[in-house]
Amino acid sequence: MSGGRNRRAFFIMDNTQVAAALEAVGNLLDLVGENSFKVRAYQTAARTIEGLDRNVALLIREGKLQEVQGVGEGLARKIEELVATGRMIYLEDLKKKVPIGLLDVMRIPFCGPKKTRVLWQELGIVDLEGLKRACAEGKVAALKGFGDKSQAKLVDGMNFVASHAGRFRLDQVIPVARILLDYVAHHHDVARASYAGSMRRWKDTVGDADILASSSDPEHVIDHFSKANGVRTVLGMGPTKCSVQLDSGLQVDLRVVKDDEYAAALLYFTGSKEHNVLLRARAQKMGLSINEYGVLKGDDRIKVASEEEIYKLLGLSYVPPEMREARGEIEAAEQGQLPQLVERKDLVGVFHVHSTWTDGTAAIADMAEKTRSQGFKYMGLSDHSKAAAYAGGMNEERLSQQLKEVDSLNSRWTDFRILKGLECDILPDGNLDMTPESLAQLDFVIGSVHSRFDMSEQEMTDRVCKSLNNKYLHVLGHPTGRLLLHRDGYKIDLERVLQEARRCGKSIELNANPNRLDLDSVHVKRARDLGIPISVGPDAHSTQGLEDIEYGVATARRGWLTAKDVLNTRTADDALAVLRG
DNA sequence: GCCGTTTTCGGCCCGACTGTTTTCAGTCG
Repeated sequence: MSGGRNRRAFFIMDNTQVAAALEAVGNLLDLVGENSFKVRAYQTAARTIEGLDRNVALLIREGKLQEVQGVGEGLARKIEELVATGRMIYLEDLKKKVPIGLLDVMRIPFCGPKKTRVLWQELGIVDLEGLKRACAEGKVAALKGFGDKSQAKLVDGMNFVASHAGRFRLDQVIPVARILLDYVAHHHDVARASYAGSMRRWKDTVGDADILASSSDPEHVIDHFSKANGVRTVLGMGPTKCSVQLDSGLQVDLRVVKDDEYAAALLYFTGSKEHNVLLRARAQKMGLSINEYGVLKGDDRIKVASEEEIYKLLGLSYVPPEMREARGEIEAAEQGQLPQLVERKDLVGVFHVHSTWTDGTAAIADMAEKTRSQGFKYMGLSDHSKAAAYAGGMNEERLSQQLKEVDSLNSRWTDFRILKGLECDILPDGNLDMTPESLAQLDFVIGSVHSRFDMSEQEMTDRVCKSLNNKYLHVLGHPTGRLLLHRDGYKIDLERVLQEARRCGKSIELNANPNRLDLDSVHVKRARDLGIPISVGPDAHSTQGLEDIEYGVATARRGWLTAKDVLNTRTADDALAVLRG
């Protein structure tokens, strides 16, 4: 029982949840028109805490909470209250004053706190439903400060939000699912347990989380699961299946089967549906049939202990879950041509790391130590250039100062190295945001688009292609600019960009930040087919952010990448040699 | 609300763009 208590404690004190509460306070304060610096204090603290690699509860116990940058007396008191009691009275009072549905309204692109406030106070709008109605009646366009275009933008924004409703990013799902899987797997009646569904395939966003377990006593296991910590509602519960909704709104489904059904069930529930359809068609041709309970030959059940055995029965080599998308993996498996997918342990170093010199929350030294502790041999530091003013981008002078710090840090280690880099803005005209002299002193340059997202496809593609011809640019960063569930990428002809990258001998980034996962796996595979080296980079803004690399590795695997396709499986010298062509 | 001191309160990241205005507020990155 004490194990359960610990788990509960851990669940409540999760840094993500503390951050979410602070973020909510910040947004609600923004809506009531509080001092914007106070608002920012909550928001930056939320961001910092989310990025900590130590648990807040632990920091409290050690009396070190106020050592966290941006957490003073006031915030510390509120955080301690939240961790100790699971509640923050200040937040609950705010929620009484401000309709909570307005936070959804504020998530619409181009609808910030000021506009939301006007909608609320002038039209009495308290949620998305009300806003939808007011737009339909033309009431929003008539408001002072709004107009036809503003109203149309809001409608577009609402449609975007609605089309992604009920979906979650991997980082919103995996950490929670890990705890739940652990909880289920350690039940004494459970023989085997695993993730299933799109989460097991590491799809970039998922609708729900699926867990499969085998047991001789399913009802016991299901009862245990329904009582897991963090469960808000039990949506459905039967003898073999239980669906629950967590406090975050995420739905988690548990299926429990007999152990001799486990392999077929795991295959079935992992999907994708399209992959399974192909498998079943293949089975049929071989006189077999596959369903979620097993493999049948006529009326006889064939004993299968693992997914591997099922693939073998079908004359296929084992297809890793990340590849099960009906993108040619069956044919490849038939011919024994499946790639040996890259793994986390193949990575030797990482490119694309930020620090407090711009918009990161940790010092270069801390980021480096963390990177080193993860077993990497080098860290490609790449803070922002000056055009990224919102991020505190560096001009040439500050960059030079930063490089001096890197030099002095590098004398610390013999087995580790910080590479000097920059995430340099690709300006609207396709030029880079720093002088050639400044760029020339760097080991590598990532070029990224951070402005003028509204260009036509032709203009944006020209812009990026021009930058690829710049000899100082080595890696194209987050090539589409998408933010998952928040914003589509800018319009760009990726095929032309990839062709140009190949022609210029440039590398493409697979940005591992779970908000981005940019490029997506389809284009990652295309880049690989073109022979373009791919840098799997964490785009880390905190020490915690360095762990996002696993999302990138998963996406790389979804894009069929082997170790040799990935730039940072090479030693620092070899990787830099590739970048220099 | 935090921070850094000039120990008691003032400053806190900013430039571009958009749609609305008729000189600018709001949003974004």
